[in-house]
Amino acid sequence: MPDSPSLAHELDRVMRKIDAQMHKSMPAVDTGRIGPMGSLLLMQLDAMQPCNIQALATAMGRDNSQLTRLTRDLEAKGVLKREPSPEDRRATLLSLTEEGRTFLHEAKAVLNLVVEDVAKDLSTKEAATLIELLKKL
Amino acid sequence: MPDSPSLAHELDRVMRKIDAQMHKSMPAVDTGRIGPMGSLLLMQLDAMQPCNIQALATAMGRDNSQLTRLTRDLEAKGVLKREPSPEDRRATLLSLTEEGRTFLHEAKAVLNLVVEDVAKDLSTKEAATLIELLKKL
DNA sequence: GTAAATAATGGACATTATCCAATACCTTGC
DNA sequence: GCAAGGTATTGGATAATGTCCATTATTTAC
Repeated sequence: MPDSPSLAHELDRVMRKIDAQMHKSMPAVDTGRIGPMGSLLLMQLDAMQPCNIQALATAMGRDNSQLTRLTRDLEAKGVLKREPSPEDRRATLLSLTEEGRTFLHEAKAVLNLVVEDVAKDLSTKEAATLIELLKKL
Repeated sequence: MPDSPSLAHELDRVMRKIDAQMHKSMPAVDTGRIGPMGSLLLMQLDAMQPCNIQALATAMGRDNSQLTRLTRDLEAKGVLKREPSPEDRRATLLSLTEEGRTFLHEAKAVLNLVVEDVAKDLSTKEAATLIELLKKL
């Protein structure tokens, strides 16, 4: 095994770089104050919807109660809908609203630009390899 | 370019996975309540010492005032030393104490285990490739 | 020497994370 | 059907981390 901590450090560094860039770029889109965490959640939801909070929290590696509050806020902001699941009435089913999809569309465009800029020194093939490797972790 | 957001998501996912594991594993070492952020800082400092707060903050992509407070706490906990720089009396020079080095030694061992576990599905070569690619970002 | 730039700090606040207890509901075994 | 135990969500409380801005003490450039 090569130097393991350096893997962790590189990951952290890259994440923070993307974070910082997003922080600068999002205000253009983020008029409704969705916030970085909210954006992340919506993107994840987009890939899983409809799903309950539990599933989303697990997929994002976050705490349930954190997502409860966050989804409540996001519902108030009109980007997602929460409704009791017909199958399991304990669960609340989440889905994007039209407004949420519109926001996502713009947010993803920004993320694309940021990530492409961060990854500008990688060839197409290298970028693909990187994603492949990360998926194995 | 392949799907850029997926790169960001994979990075986030992996980081959180490591984070969660560290969170479980650190208490064994972290008796002095250094915390994840403190550990990160000490590791970075280990690679740069002696250096001032500014340099460290830049390298870690964090806010100055954040590191000011954090280093003050860490000094109180005895793992690092802060002293006015002789060259530039505005700057405070940071360096690890013996106690800090001891802590680091253990912390790195834990991080090693965690990262190696997370990366267990990667061959040695793949792991090296992954680090190489990340360094390009 | 004066003016701009820089390093650190402290105040104030926002966001995100963690843990736990309570509630409502589901499911299983009987 | 009913009790026992498990699951999904929620709310409370608190900690950790991040952001922004003004101030102070220096240094550097002119």
